[in-house]
Amino acid sequence: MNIGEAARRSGVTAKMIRYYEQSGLIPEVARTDAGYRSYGDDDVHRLRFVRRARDLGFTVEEIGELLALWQDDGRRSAEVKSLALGHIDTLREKIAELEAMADTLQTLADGCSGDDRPDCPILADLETGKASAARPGPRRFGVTNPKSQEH
Amino acid sequence: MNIGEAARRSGVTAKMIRYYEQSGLIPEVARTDAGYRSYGDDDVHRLRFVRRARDLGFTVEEIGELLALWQDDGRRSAEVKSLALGHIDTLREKIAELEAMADTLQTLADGCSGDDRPDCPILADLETGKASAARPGPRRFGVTNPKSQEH
DNA sequence: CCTTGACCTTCCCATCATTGGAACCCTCAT
DNA sequence: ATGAGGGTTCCAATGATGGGAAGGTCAAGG
Repeated sequence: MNIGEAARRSGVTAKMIRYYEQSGLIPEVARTDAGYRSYGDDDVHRLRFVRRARDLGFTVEEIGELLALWQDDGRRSAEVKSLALGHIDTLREKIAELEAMADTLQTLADGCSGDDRPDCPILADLETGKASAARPGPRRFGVTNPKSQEH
Repeated sequence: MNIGEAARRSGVTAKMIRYYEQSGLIPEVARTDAGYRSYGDDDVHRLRFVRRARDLGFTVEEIGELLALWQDDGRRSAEVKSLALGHIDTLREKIAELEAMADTLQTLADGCSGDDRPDCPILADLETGKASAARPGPRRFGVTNPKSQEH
């Protein structure tokens, strides 16, 4: 089948399939004479695996390790588990940071009259930095999906 | 003072100060004859404001609005509050997504023996997609900071 | 047989905030 | 005058994804 069909069946966009192939996450598939990528059920199977791992927040790099373990009959489940636990830690760290931010902001907002007057503890805090506790890093944590491509 | 000193005092790297200036978040400051940017206490004050807003997870765009409100004596605190509440919503959405991922993974990991045997519910789930519920979007939510630049 | 529309290909660009580096200029103290 | 330690601009990369252009391919129908 062509890439579009594989995309439909796996829930991974054609664009992302090409990206995964290019970045070495998935193997290059055979091509037709015209140069079209040709996918089989196994490929779709693998793509669905990738898709679900992404849904669980694994990075592409981690998914590469998961794929390798998946295909290794002699794997030790301990390795899979440790990968998962490590990822859970990462998730919980991020959650804690976001919660710290949300809590701080909620407290400040609670103290804000929210009317026509200019006084506002939120701005006051930003100005003096009294309550701010969260110390995150590189921002880019946009996890929301505008049009979640369900299939 | 030069940009390095402003960076030290505000907790915003020189690199980011230039970026904020270029992207219009903060005004261009005066230059010395040699072309060096020259900062005053007010500028540092504003930079600290920006830094704290970043720490609370606001996007640069939102910070622009916050700065405008901050400098507007006739502002209505309602506007500030609504901005903050909107951001809290965004944060809570992300938290919910991450928690869904972490919970799913934790459940799967709990069922994994984590020994030398290859069988593992984590891989089984990725393969069949039974339990996966979280449906995130564009990944990039790296919120952790390797070397958090405290000042 | 030729057109049309739906598909495929590669390539480049944008996102968001941030970091890194190269190549170069300035200033001050030794 | 030389060197250390600033500063300047510009360009590139990060990670995962979307958007689009320019062009080739395929099947169906006129």
